[in-house]
Amino acid sequence: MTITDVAKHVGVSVATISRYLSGFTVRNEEKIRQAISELNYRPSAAARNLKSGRTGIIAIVVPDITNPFFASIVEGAEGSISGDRMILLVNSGNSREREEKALSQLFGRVDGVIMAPLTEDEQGPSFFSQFGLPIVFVDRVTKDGEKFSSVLTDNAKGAQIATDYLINQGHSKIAMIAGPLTTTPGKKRADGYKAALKKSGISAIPEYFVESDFSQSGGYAAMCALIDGAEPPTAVFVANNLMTMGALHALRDRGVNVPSQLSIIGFDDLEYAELIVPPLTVIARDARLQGSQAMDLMLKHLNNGAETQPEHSMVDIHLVERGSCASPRESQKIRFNTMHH
Amino acid sequence: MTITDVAKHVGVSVATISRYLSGFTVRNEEKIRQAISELNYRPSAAARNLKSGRTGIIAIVVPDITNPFFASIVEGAEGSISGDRMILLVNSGNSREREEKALSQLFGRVDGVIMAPLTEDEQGPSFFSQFGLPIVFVDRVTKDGEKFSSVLTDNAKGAQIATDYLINQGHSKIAMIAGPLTTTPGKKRADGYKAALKKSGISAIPEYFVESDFSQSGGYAAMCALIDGAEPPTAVFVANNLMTMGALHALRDRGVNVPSQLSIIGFDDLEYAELIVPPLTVIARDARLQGSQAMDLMLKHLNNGAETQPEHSMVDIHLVERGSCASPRESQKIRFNTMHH
DNA sequence: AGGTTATCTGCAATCGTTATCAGTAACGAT
DNA sequence: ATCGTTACTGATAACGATTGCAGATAACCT
Repeated sequence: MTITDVAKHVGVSVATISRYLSGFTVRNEEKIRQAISELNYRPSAAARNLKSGRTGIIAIVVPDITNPFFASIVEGAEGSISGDRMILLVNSGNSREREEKALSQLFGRVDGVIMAPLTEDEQGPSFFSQFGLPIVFVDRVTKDGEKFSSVLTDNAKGAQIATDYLINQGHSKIAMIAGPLTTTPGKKRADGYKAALKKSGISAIPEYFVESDFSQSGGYAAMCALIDGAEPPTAVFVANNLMTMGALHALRDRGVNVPSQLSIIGFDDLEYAELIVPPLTVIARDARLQGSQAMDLMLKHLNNGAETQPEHSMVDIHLVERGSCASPRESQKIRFNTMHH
Repeated sequence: MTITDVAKHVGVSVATISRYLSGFTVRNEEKIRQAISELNYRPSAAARNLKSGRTGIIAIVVPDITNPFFASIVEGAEGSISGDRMILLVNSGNSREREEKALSQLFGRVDGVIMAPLTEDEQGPSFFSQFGLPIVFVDRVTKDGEKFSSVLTDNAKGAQIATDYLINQGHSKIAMIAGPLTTTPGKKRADGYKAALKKSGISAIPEYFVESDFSQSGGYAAMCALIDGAEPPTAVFVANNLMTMGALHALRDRGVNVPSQLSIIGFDDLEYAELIVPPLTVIARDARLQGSQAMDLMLKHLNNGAETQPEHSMVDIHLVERGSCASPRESQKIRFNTMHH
């Protein structure tokens, strides 16, 4: 079932079949069509790739596909993919080792890479650009990120909005459960939190700043540490959706009431944020849009060739006010550990 | 930067370089290593594919990657993938058209296909087996599914457990929000529900059976229809996680209290099921396990060749009892529509 | 019919790698 | 010194498609 078989079957040369397949007008069109369906012929993608140097495949590298945020990014990218291109998903599972191994295998299999790198200090991207593979960053960048196209959000601004919101409600004991400071969002959101405190003249207490790992279990542990501290905070800003979920689990297990005893605001919305009680207040942005913009940028690079200038896009970020924050009250002075069940 | 360049640079034949790359001992090992890193040489995946006929890529086709259930399946499959193979994700977005188009492009790009087909009556699978591509079904099968390996759950049993649970609590006005009956899970779960009712001598009322589409908005609409009916049910079994979420939104918007006014039980667990109030009771199974088993089966097929017999695996399904179900009470007789806000 | 274009066709080279096969060098044993 | 064995090497033919080139066929015009 190769092009040669079809050619023999019809009685023409392979070149003619090839030309028919690429849309040129040929004499025995009807006979060729018949032969193809009769022999169940499918052109070999491998041979085409070798000849053309293009694969029609775009890789998307994400840290964790079970995080709805990244799933939405993938969905958004899928949505604005063009023509007959496909997506190769690489899920590093938050493992640097797996990410690197996968990246090294990508070369030659894909035409471009859309990625949310695990940390800022990796050489993967320059590795690719060395070989002329276009890269687009989503959500996160590496330290040489300016040289490549990217679709980001203003993480620092989002964190400031969140922190200001808590401050305006009268809080001063405001803690943060941060992500890894080696990642773009981890770092910037921490910066935004600190900047907001400073601007309002609130001194940052080290005990109120817990660096965690963007995972649900990490958020759980971090929240436990905070409420077990000598002087628990009255409000907590959590730096991502998974940690927020973990933190909420911790509060539930410890019997801490939200928002009367503790206010909580998350980063990145969740489909079910309205269903939990009280409905969760968050800083949100459109993940799907980020994905589709990243894909658009990638297609631009692919179509315009290697000379295309890198573009940097920002998607809007805003507060979604629901019910998980309230002004601090006397009742919060009750020590949390008296409420353990 | 081809193997020929490296050969020239070292002063040996391409065959030697190729042998070095495949792990044979060669004389100028050190010089070759140097040349490779100096020239930044990477073997061309395309050429290798063409020569070997294998791509090292396994496709996973799912209806909706933003559904946490499918995201977990992908994660599970990723986890037990072997060696240097990679995953090509196809997200059909519940569109039959996109699924078919993607499938037709898969041939020649991948060594095998793990898929959760959109509907039971499609010819995609036989299409592949025609070309000798191994297939493994996850979660769903097509009508000729017995001929291919699969990893499923006993959907009917799960639905029966759910329905029996409601019956045992004293309910008799038990509604179901079902998925599309053209899908495996949609059909089987509906069957299980009906079988359970019959076994207990409860006659199935058409108004209590709403066929929907496995989406959140579908669940919302279906629940609205149920509670707006002449005689609303006292308990509802919802056939999947997304519809359950939609149904809960509807109940919240209408001010219907769970479980005092209405009991609800879902199919497939949600990470946040414990966080909503009351915590959601569900029928659950291990999605990650389903994914990893599917990948294991695929690898078996890939390693043992085309003669491998299809295997059918079932993963356990069970009730996770939380707080969203209770026995019916008098208060439920209050007409729901008096409670609109 | 003859001449001139306009279309279409087949040959063969090419993409980068691996497999085959014949061949050479090194070495110890006789 | 010869032979046999082992260990490596190089030339070359695939894998299946695309494409430039030159030649063949058809179409058109006078």
